[in-house]
Amino acid sequence: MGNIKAIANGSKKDVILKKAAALFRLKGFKASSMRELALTIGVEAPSLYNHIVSKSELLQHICFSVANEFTLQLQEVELSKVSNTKKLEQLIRFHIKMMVHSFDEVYVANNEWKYLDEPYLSDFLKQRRVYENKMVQLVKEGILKKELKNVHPYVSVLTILSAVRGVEFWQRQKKDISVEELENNMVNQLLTGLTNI
Amino acid sequence: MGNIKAIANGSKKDVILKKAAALFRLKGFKASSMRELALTIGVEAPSLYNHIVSKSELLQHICFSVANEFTLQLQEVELSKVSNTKKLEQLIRFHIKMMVHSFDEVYVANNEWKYLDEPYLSDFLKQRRVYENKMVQLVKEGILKKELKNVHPYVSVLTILSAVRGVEFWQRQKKDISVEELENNMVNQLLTGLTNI
DNA sequence: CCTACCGATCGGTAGG
DNA sequence: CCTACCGATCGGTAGG
Repeated sequence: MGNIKAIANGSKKDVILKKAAALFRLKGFKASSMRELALTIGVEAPSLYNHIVSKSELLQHICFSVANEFTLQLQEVELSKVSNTKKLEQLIRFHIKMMVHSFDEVYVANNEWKYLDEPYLSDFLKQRRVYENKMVQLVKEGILKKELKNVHPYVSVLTILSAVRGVEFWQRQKKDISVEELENNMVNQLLTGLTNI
Repeated sequence: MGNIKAIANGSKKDVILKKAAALFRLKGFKASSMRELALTIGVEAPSLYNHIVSKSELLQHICFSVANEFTLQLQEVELSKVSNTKKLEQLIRFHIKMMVHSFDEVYVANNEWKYLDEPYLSDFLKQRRVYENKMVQLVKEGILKKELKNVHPYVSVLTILSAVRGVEFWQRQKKDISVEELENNMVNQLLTGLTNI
């Protein structure tokens, strides 16, 4: 009983966070009102503030929980004993899985971060820059090892990170293809290209 | 004199549209106020309405002028007598050029279209769907002609269209690489891949 | 958890 | 082009 209550108390904020991510994704942060959010949860707007501090707090929580998941995964990949090509493949697959399984949250982190207040905005951008730089390093090493072509590392990382965001559109439309097949196709195009040489 | 006045009159709305695109890109449509837009132009907010009908009209104008440019270019590419691979390459290069030379407008069309009112919203989405479908057709034909690998055409188009949006980030950061080099790198990765086989 | 309510800001209009 | 202003809506608080 005590346990259940504890879980229930703990999960009320989680419910708000989940619904907030869905609403922010659908309408955008600025166009989402707390009254509308309250409506989807089934309470009046002021009642939300028994569980949360502010609308901004919701955005902060969503953005940083996503950023932290990506950062953690990158650290894990960096430590694994595989080729740099394989590391990039693992990252691509992880990005796609995240887009599929935490669509609302990842979308919000990707598209609504600019509405973060300081100092969160700067922290978020810094964390993203570190992430990009580490990926650039993976590409640079891959080039040195002759695994990868002599590409511009930053442009290559940009291309990969943008391409995986395409899953945003797939999410909303076609489901005639499995996540596995989606991953394989995207990995193949990004790593080995589209043409028959 | 008459001419100059006519041009000045005609271009006042153009100035508003240009400043609106920049503001909407920076802050997002919903977070951009007409008072702020007026400030960047040097008039009071109500004065804007001597030149425009509404805030929505600005968004409509930006989104559809971008959409129409892309649609026109696609029609031109479809008619050209080159391989399907070359057609895709031309489209990729065009997308990148548009991102570079009309950054604010393309960004707004890509990210703020959801705030269009009906029936413009439906029209815009339909135009985008037609565009995607025609690109899918180019990929399908390329596969039949054995130019392209046996990929999932829709995923491939998704990957291309998302990847070129990566120029959004390049725009804001690094300028240590020319547009030409950026195009070449992106075209190469998308068409021939990143790895040495 | 609710009702009642606040100051701020919004897009846009009236009238000159 | 301006000043003055309107009704609607916002995030959030007070108080119970």
